[in-house]
Amino acid sequence: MRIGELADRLGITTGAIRFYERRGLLVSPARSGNGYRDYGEDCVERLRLLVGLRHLDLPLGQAAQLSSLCAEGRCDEVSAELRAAIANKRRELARRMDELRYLDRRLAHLGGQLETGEAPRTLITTGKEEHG
Amino acid sequence: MRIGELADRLGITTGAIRFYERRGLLVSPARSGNGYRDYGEDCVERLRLLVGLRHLDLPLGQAAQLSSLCAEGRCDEVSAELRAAIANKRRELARRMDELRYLDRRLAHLGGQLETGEAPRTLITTGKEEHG
DNA sequence: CTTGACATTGGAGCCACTACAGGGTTTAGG
DNA sequence: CCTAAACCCTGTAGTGGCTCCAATGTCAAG
Repeated sequence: MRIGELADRLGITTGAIRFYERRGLLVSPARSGNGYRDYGEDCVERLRLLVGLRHLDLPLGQAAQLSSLCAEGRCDEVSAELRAAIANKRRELARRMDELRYLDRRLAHLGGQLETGEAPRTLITTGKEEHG
Repeated sequence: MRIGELADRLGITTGAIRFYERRGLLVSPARSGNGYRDYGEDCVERLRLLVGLRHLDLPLGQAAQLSSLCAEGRCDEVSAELRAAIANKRRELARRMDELRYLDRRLAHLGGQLETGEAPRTLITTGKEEHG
């Protein structure tokens, strides 16, 4: 498949894919006669892992290393540093859930109206502070 | 309180706070005689909302607008655009949960080692893929 | 009166893209 | 065959949101 299709299937841009490649994080794909990049099905799964790790905000380099090793079934070679990073990200995500609950309370009426698309009416009376 | 304490209580850096201020997203705080920024208790809650919205990856400008309006109890003035943005972010977060479950499967055995903090066996190769 | 932790400013640097310029290729329709 | 749109290529510049740094000031403790 060509780069556009790959990008679509992953929900990222062609620019991002080329950027990863320039950085040497992706194996350069074959080129068809016209010079277009030509990807196989396996690239989808491999990149999906990378994309997922990036959504956890793992730094690009680490995400790429990890997804590359995993794609080759060589997870035993993943460094302690990398494994620690993941463990951290998982805890961070848990913390974010809590934070989201806090936001839920503060944005409760906004949120409700968001679902229905109605105009807001209620006032919040917390932390009233006038500037000046 | 001074900027360092405020930053600590929010889990962000003093640099971030000054950056927000330079951008005009925060009301400039009073200064004590020595020129140090001097914040009141109310700033903590107000900024906590901003920080939370940023963790949802709401663009800084929107996060600031929203938290500022909410802090003043003027949620009725929140624009439709902004409300749509939040609704989107909430859905996005739900999608990320799904993605996390996918990652869970792919990283399952890594996860096991993460808990125990076991040592890796080999060095990582430079990501060159080879099937042979 | 020095040491160290904190504060100030302005500016440079960084990460991960994103947008754009200036081109080439493919494909659908006329 | 011609054209237009939709795709692709390379390279470079720009962006958002900080982060780090230098040079300097302030203040409490020893």
